[in-house]
Amino acid sequence: MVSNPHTGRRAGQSGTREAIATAARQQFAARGYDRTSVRSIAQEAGVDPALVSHFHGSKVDLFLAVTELPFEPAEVLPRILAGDPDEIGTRLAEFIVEALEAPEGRGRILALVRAATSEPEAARAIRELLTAKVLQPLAEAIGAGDAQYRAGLVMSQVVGLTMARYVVGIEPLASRDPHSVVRSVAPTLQRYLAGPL
Amino acid sequence: MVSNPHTGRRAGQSGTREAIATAARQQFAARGYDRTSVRSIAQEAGVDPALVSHFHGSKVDLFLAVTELPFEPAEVLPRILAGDPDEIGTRLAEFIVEALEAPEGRGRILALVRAATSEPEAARAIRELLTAKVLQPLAEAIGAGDAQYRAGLVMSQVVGLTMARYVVGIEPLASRDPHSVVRSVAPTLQRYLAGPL
DNA sequence: TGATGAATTCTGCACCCGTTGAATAACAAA
DNA sequence: TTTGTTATTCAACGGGTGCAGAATTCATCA
Repeated sequence: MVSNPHTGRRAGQSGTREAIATAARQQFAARGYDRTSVRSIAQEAGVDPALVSHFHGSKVDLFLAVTELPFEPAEVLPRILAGDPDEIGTRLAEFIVEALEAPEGRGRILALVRAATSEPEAARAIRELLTAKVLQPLAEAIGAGDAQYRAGLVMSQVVGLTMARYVVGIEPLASRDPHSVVRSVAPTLQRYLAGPL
Repeated sequence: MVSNPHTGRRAGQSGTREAIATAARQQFAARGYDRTSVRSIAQEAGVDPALVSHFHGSKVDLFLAVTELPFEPAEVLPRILAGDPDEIGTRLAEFIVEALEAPEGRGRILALVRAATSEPEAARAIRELLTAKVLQPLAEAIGAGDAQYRAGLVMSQVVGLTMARYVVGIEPLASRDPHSVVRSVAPTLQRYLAGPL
């Protein structure tokens, strides 16, 4: 005799853990940390809210587990840094804008930006992630004494572009074709990386 | 006979309305829109939460009423635009960095940035405020055909600097002296305003 | 003086939040 | 087969949220 047909473990593999992570990524990116609730993540994953805690611990834990850069710096950076040194800014700008145009990349970046402005612990985690995986290697590649400072300036323009074009949606910057945005921003990055300050 | 000594109107002028507005500005800037509660605003103003609705309507209404630019564009822009055209970038950078270094200006700007990333209605309001009061005049002063686009690029670097230096706190950008930050950023603004794109 | 309106507090409603604990069912290992 | 581990649901707790309504007191003006 089955007393309750709803509770209890399902047969077979369910992939619930990943479903929760995917829904979490989606919602953190779309709404930001505060406006994403554990309950709504569970709903999108088609799952009971208690499973979120069960698999991923607290909400902050889940966020940190799910927060990743939209690319693998160790793969990408060498490709950008190699080749004509005068074109590094262009290659960097191209890569960034491409990443922002692809829905998945944009989502991840927006999640980072949104979280950094609301949840202090997230801001700390993001700062450390960026410093270790992007700014530090970038600075080493530049080699100059003030390389870390330069890397920070680069980051400031990248973040600002993200905000202005994709979050606030300032026109006509928001609807300009990607290529002309690259051309506009590339010299800035080039100067921050290798030009006079 | 007084039945309840706490309720009822106080004698004299209380300045409650302004106290609420001030506390709201403070908290929206420090914690962002979502993490600021009507109740905490009331507490900081030393006042009952119901007075917030009473004077300023809903929470969004209050935010919009309290949200202002940290300067008067009509006053400031002419001062920046006048003089040597090759130094506009420097004057603009100086003004921005100065505004960000002063606690009150920084607070207001942070409030704008934080709200823009969390509350969509605020993002819309901010976009319109910026467009009407800053970007439009700036574009007219530039005069070129793509002036609005140029103004957007300027805004992107300004916002990015705010995020990187004051919100996320990327080092050593965050602790560099204001003057050297001005020197680093000025050429970027200058090119966005008047240089080749 | 009397009447109207504004300022103030209290109470409470309806809802959402993150998290926990117990109960149940399937799987894995013995 | 028994035993323990894991996946799952349900129910609930304690707390926070924005906001509306009633009651009370002061101010203002006829």
